[in-house]
Amino acid sequence: MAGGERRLQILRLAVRLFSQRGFRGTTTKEIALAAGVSEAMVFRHFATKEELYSAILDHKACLHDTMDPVQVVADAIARKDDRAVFEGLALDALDRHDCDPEFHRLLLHSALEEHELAQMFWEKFVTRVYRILGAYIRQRQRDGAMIQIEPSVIVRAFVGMVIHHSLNNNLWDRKRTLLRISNQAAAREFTDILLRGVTSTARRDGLSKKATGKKSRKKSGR
Amino acid sequence: MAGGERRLQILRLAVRLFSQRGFRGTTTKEIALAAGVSEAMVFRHFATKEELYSAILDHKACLHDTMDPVQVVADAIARKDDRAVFEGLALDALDRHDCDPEFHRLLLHSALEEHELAQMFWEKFVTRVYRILGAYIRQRQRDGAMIQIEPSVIVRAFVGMVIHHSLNNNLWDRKRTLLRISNQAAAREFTDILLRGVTSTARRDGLSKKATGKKSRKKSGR
DNA sequence: GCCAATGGTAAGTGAGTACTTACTTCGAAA
DNA sequence: TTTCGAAGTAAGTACTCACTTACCATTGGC
Repeated sequence: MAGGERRLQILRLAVRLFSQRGFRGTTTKEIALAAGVSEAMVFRHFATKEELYSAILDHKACLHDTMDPVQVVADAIARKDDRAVFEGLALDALDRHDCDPEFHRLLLHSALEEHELAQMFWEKFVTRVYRILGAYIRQRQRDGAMIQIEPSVIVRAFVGMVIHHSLNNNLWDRKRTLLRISNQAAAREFTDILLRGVTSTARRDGLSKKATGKKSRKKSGR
Repeated sequence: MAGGERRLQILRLAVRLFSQRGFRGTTTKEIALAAGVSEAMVFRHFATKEELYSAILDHKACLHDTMDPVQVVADAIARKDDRAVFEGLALDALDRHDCDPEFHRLLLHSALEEHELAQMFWEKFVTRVYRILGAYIRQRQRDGAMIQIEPSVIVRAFVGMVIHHSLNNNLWDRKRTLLRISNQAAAREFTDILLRGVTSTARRDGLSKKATGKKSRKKSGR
């Protein structure tokens, strides 16, 4: 097998094992065994275990850089389409977590172990969402479309619903005994709740009608 | 030092270290050193490292059994005081996490490491909240006081806001750069958002007035 | 045929790791 | 005063850890 291939293969297996058992909980021997090579091969491609971890970080970071969640809803923001903004962000996050649950676990492990991946993710990604979504909410409040709640609180509430839902689905309740719902439906419901919760009363009727229309469709769908 | 005391002391230090570094990431030597005794003493009180972990589990479980979050809001449920129910639960959870952040970390570590503590906590605690709060919401929907959204979704949304806020505060953003807010205020805001989001329009006006009243008070307070 | 580069391994190394053994200290009951 | 058990330790044991060394096998260019 060519060098580049092997390197990538080791990396992939390392991601899986690190995400399952954490950095300290995974041995280089296990990684080598999983990749079907000797331990020495792991150290030919990555000088230290730590460097292997950094390589994962870079690999994942560049993957996730290309898919910017804020850009997904950029035009919804421009159109001031509240529903599209929040539902779009939620669905993007939920889908991303679903198709790459390893990354979510890796992040949690690194946060608990206080590795740099966690801090980097926080600074590059989370603060960005808070900044941009916060600014959007502030604008909508000036428009008189949203009630006067500290925008960061609204962001936290919404991000909380979404992330906690993902956390439940792929950490605590993988069999989804407590709540089985599609990502589309979850994104829609969370958005419904949030927007009803923060949209100002003047515009409420319009939203209510819209929501009611959706609701009846939804009910027939179940 | 008497046997019982020392045992408890070792246990406490073990909790701290396990919550910081995880089960695999903590050595028995470190625990012994932190407790100011030799490693052999740790193994006199706890036959294996695993048993030490189980002892923590029991210790924490019995501590948290005595403080039942559902009982905290039992009479609010009986009175059908939505605000008191949700705000009470939120405040209870936030305060509990604040005064015992180690437990939250321990839980996360054990969930990631798939230790039994996580499953036990889930079954004894989380499912209970979903069951009872879900039943309450269902009742309020029958009363015509809440709109027809799957109760589990509402519970997840609310629990999400609260737990995610705690997670932020003592895992990701301990300096609270993104959002600095008291537990009381957080509980109130999250409850505001949720109740506005799920309370049916017929009763909305009453709530809106109440919320508006609160809001003006809040504003002057800032 | 030779050689260097590439892809690979078996068998180490020293520093931990959980856990044990053999021993000491010491306060109080007999 | 003796004795006995509980509190405590220093120095192990057997094993695993991250990481290294020394060596083998294939391959393509000269």
